[in-house]
Amino acid sequence: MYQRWVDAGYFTADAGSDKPPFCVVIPPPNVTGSLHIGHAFEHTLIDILVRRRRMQGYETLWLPGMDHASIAVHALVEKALAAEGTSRRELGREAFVERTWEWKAEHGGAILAQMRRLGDSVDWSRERFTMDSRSNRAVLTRFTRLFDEGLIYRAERMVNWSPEMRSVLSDVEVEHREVDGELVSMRYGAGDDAIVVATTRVETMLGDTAVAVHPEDERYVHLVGREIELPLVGRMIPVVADSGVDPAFGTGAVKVTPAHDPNDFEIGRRHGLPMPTIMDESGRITGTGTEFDGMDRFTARVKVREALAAQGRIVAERRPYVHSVGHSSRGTREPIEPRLSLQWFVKVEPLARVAGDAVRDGSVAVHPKEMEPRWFGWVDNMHDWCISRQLWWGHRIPVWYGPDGEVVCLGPDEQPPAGYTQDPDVLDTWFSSGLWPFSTLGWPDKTPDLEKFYPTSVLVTGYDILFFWVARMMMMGHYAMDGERPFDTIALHGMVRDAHGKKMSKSAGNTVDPVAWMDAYGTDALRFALARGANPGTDMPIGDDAVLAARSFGTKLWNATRLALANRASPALPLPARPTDADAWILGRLSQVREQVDALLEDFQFAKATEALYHFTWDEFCAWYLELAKPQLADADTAAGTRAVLGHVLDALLRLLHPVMPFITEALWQGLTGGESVVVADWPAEAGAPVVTAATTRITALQKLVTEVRRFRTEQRVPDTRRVAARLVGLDEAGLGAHRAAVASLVRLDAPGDDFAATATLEVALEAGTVHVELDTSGAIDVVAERARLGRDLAAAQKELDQADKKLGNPRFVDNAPAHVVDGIRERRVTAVADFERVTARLAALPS
RNA sequence: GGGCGAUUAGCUCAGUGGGAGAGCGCUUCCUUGACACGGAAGAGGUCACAAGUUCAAUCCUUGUAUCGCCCA
Repeated sequence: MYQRWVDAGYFTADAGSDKPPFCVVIPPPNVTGSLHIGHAFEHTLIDILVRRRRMQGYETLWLPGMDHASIAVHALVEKALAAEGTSRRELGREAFVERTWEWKAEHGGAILAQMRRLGDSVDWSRERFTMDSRSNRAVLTRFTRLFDEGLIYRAERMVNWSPEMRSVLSDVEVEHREVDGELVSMRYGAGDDAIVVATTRVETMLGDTAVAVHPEDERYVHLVGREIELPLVGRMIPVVADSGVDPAFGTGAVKVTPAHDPNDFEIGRRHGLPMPTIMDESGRITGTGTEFDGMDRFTARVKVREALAAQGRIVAERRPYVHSVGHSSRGTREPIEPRLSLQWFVKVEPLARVAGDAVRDGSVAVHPKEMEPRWFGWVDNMHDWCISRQLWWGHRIPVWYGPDGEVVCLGPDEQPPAGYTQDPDVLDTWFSSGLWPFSTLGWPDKTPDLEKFYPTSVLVTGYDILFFWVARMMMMGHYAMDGERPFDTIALHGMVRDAHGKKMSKSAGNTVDPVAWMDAYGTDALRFALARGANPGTDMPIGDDAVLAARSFGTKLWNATRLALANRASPALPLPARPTDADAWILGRLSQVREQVDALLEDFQFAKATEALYHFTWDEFCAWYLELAKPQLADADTAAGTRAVLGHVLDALLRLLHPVMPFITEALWQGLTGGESVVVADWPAEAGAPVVTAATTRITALQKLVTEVRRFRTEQRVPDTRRVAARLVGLDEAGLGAHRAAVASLVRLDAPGDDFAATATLEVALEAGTVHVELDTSGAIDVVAERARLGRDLAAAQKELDQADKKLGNPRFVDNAPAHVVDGIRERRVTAVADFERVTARLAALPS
């Protein structure tokens, strides 16, 4: 079915079309990835938006593609190389990159097939990759302009270093986690000059160039300006006064390692301290001239502590000492090392300001609005963005160095002068994904796609990716496209959680496989379950009971359509000139639900829209209309009209459900209508069917009557299957004269015969009158059960009465509350009194 | 430590200044001619706690407790 949609070209966008555009670019999944539940969730939401717009007549483009995921791929390929006993450095740059392309061709993009399975209506003819040649053109163009305008610079800064990758990471790629470490207090200097400092990274003491204290700390005032001896190394280091030191923390004195700690770096700068680097790029101690050189940082941590202990310099040790440590969130998960390093940066301030202003002035909407503070909090306090990576898989930095220190930045199609060498680093993956909304449409060239589809319509993504990706696109988009926003709306969804609302993680073992769910319950069930839980911006718990329930819904829809088809229902038939109450009611409800669903989907309220369709389908269409339709179909006067109404409602319903459950609706819709495909059917528009209030009132009364009779039957233990002779008195007066057959059908009542003898009567108070249902249950009724039933009714009436009396007895309520509220309570009181009296009379009439 | 959010039925979550809702689960009954992935009828909640505003608070304000997320 999916392939037929693709072959028919339903998903292929036409840039030359004069229809209004609707464009979504996919949040490109990593080329290394396969479909996880988060993708399934996100893709379901996007596909709902896209399919609806397509049906609404928009020229719709959902552009697919993947991200080259620089670090993740490195981690994978390097692991494979390690297994072969080699490494990327042994292989060399060119061979490594070649090898990686091979890996991509062979193993990359597993997710693409799974996207087909999920039914994603993407335009495969426009599939892109963040490292394809056109992306590269965009990257070079963008980089060059930023460079020329001074927004890209190279500087030695304190960066987040990943020793395993031997590369820098940006701030957002570091996640802080609480770990059990140690806090070691040690004494520097001797005698009166002794000073105690504490650290969780003892090995860094080898790079200390000062001890800092607060300027007003009386304990250390005499030491400021003096020099003390750094143990093990034997260097003399100054004691400096710095107001950044918290005198209340620890001993009030801190060791200063300017090249390996962000705070210490600042102190070092303020005091002009030397900044020796004591760790190489793989995290080994180097250049200290001590026995520790060559040791791994973690080994050195132990050895240095032992050496200090041997000298009696360890004053205290706390272990475990829980503190927060930055870890790589990319590939390797190891602790990152702050390190002074020469890197390329983007000066984000002017770009971030525009990104913030775009939301502030409303040109880009953040949905849900509650997420805005999160956005502002980030873009208004953004640090410069470190974009260089000491990796090989990625877009290489287009900066060339001349033999005499010249630096040139080259755009696409430009050649470096002879003898120049290119910067070895590649760009952060997010640099190219930041260009995604327009590089995919052909930028920097002025293409028809760009003309037609930019700015894109909606960006659907998780709130967790706001800073990584959305912020980059906003900065790059406004900048590259001369101030034009990359998209109109940012629609944020939450994270998929397990059935108990817990975060999914491999270590917790509570992850779920969407593919397994598709196998077990079907794609539509998975999509329906995901959509049904999708409240804007909030996390969504899901377990297999939810998917199971969704499958049941699909089965229900299937069976309902089967019933309709068996009765030759068709939307091609003309609607009846004189619809029955049931016809008018269901058409009116359809019209209301359609309007509601439309409004909800415009507002990205997937859960509520899906829920509305679920309840309309199950609790109204199936539970009531289909049952009411059965006697109508059996009646020659109403049969034709009923077939038409059934056909119309089902046709509209299937179209409304199609974006959520594309496959089952396609099968059913084609069967019902004989149409080409629901994919390209018109989205249900405002139906002509007016809401007929009188019909609705009568159907509501009918439902109440039926429910009351069923309740009585249940309490009296009359099996549903058993037909009971009954006389309905007062049906005409209650406005239900036309529904005698319907009531009889719904509660399995037979017309009273000659030997009819009522053994029980129940009264059902309806808006227009009270119906007396006289039943021949062939025997004495269960008085105890009946008394209990009436007793509950009485209690309910009593409670209602008490509440009303309490309010109405309060003059301040009567005087101050709005008239309609007071009137409402008065009406409720009248009803309660009537109910109370009626039930009391019934109770009194029961045999004892 | 800072910021944001949450606390409603057994579980997971909607919701509203004036009669407490859904799905799943649970109880009882029913294989009836769309459907047992079904039908019918039910049980179940002092809407975290405490003060305040209001004629009226689950909803607004403040505080407390607990939990979660983001940032440092």
